Amino acid sequence: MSTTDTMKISDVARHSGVSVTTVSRFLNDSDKVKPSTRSRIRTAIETLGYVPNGAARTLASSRSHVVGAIVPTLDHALFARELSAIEERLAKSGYNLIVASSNYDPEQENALVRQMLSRHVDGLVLVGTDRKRSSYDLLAQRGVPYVTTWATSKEPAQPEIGVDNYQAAFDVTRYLLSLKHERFGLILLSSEGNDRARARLEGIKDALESRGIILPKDALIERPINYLEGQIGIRYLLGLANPPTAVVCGSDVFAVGATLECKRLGVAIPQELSIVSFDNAELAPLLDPPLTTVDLPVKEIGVRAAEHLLGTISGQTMPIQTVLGHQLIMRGSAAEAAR
Amino acid sequence: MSTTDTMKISDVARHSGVSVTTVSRFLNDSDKVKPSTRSRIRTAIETLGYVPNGAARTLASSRSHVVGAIVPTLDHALFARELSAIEERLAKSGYNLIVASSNYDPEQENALVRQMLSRHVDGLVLVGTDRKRSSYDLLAQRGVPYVTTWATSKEPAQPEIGVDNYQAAFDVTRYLLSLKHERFGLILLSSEGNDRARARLEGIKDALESRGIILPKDALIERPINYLEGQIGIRYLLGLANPPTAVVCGSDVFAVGATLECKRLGVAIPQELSIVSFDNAELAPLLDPPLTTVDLPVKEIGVRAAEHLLGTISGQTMPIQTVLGHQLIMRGSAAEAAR
DNA sequence: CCAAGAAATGGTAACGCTTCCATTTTTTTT
DNA sequence: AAAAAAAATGGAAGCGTTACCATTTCTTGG
Repeated sequence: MSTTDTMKISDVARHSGVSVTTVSRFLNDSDKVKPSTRSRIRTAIETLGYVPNGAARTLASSRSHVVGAIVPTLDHALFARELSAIEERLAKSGYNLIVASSNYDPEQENALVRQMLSRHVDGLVLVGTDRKRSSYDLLAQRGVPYVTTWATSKEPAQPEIGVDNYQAAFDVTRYLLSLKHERFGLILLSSEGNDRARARLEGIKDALESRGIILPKDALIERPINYLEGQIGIRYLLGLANPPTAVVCGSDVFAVGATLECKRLGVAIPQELSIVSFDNAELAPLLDPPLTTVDLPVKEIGVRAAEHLLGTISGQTMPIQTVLGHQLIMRGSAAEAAR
Repeated sequence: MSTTDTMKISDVARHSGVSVTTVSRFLNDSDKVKPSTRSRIRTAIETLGYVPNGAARTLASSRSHVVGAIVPTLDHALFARELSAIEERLAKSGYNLIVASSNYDPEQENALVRQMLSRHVDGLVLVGTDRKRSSYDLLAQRGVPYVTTWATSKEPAQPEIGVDNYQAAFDVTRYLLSLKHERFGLILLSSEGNDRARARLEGIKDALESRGIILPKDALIERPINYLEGQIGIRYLLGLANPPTAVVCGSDVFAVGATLECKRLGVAIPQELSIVSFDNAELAPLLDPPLTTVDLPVKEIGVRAAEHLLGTISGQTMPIQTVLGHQLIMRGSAAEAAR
């Protein structure tokens, strides 16, 4: 791998017989230079194989055209899809995305925020609102635009783009209640440091209480998110002295594991057990029975987050909160409670 | 969002009574400065809230501590997991990852390569070896270290880290052959511009031919990768005049869709139909029957790719090719052909 | 054809850091 | 305690752009 001497803007300038300034102008806002010179510069760039030096541009202009995203994990399809949407939208506007995962650790996230700032990102996408005060302080101090995604609060303290997790959970639980269920089981993500999970738990509990149902301690399990945990979880719930007739999963991932396990166990869904969850993953409609789940606009959250940042960067005033709609997709996994 | 005047290295220098040079030294290789001054500087940085300017560092040192990755899509769990592994490994060494997706378009990929170069990435991870000549040229001309992942060729022209797709496909097909299958169906990814898919198709065909079996034209379908296509694909194959008794899927994604559909159709796996595939996704063992599939070391590919780059960056000579092992995981979805 | 205004272009300090080389301070050796 | 060697530190020139302000060139109306 031999390094050819890298071309700089002055080379292009010389080669096309104009000043450095003009080339720079061409690079940034080409229609400020006369068409004839424009094409001369273009030719020079082509023949020299010139590629602008991003670092120098960033240093001089203090804009990097890079947006950062810090997610809890890259392994969860949910965040991968969100990032995908962000990246795609960003690319359309000539921005790049730099990603990092915090492994659900606020300390690590804080370090990453600092790192992103040092990289001079023009904007930052975060997940949820639960984080160290100092992370917010850093951001505010540097005046870097940022958005939090997924969670939405009653009184947003910073830009939020997400869904009403509480309401979604409330809704789906009411639905189950309307199906005459009385004994519930929950397989959720750990609510510690996870505002989305917490909001959902609240929503479920409140819905239950509205009918005077108190969730038994042992009917709530909080686990890391993967298929296996859904499987293990359902087995545990089914083994309870007084097993639930309806299970709410915090994610389709759990629900898939649970559904497959029920099939194996010979537990009929929805006749003997109703299962509902959140996400509306690609797999949801393909299950047998197809999964009743709350559709969450993953992609749209990503796109909106990107656009919020892009807007803010370009000086527009963007709304402090965007609550996107969720929708209960009734398929076959929930039915009237067996008597 | 108010921007506080951002601290620079000279502020830290002044505040701690040393020269700019010493602070820089501290930042880059702290044990070249005396412990006592070291702590003075540390204090200054803390109290001032100093965060180094990455662009300036990059410009001055021509090293960005950023690695780029260009994948066909971010939506496929496979690449998401690969990126996750890359990011994680990179983070350990203080590097960040900038990601972009080419949407399987060589043109777009070329533009992204150029973009990455302009961002002065210290290394680049690519997927597969099929790409525009000019993309390779750009890379070579700039002398930026890069690795291609997944594919491996007989005579690698550039660093490759991947698996032997041909052999893996050959193996799994032989396995099916040993089970006395004679009528095959394939649900693969489009092999155009996808060397992995192409190698697998070759492997399968060669294995079949070794037994004198020629794959009927209509038994091969190439589709974009998602669950639904697996479902549609299997329905199509089953509807053939002379339906296959064994189906090889290019990815567990197809296999999952196919398996679920068979269940729905009442086609017994593996009694009436054997299904095998590639990936060994998390879901594979949970299916009913559990999926027989070729385990591919996704995470390791990511880690190795990161380490290859890290090594090259630090001046080490790294192997031009790393072929990681695949392994046929025999579970329940393949059995002797029905007679 | 000239003046005035608009459009294009140029010169050159920053931007905040690293790096080369020089200098000072500390430690080790004799 | 002096000399030599090693360790620590400092000064200042870049790194490749952009952005400010100045200058030149082109248009256009009178």
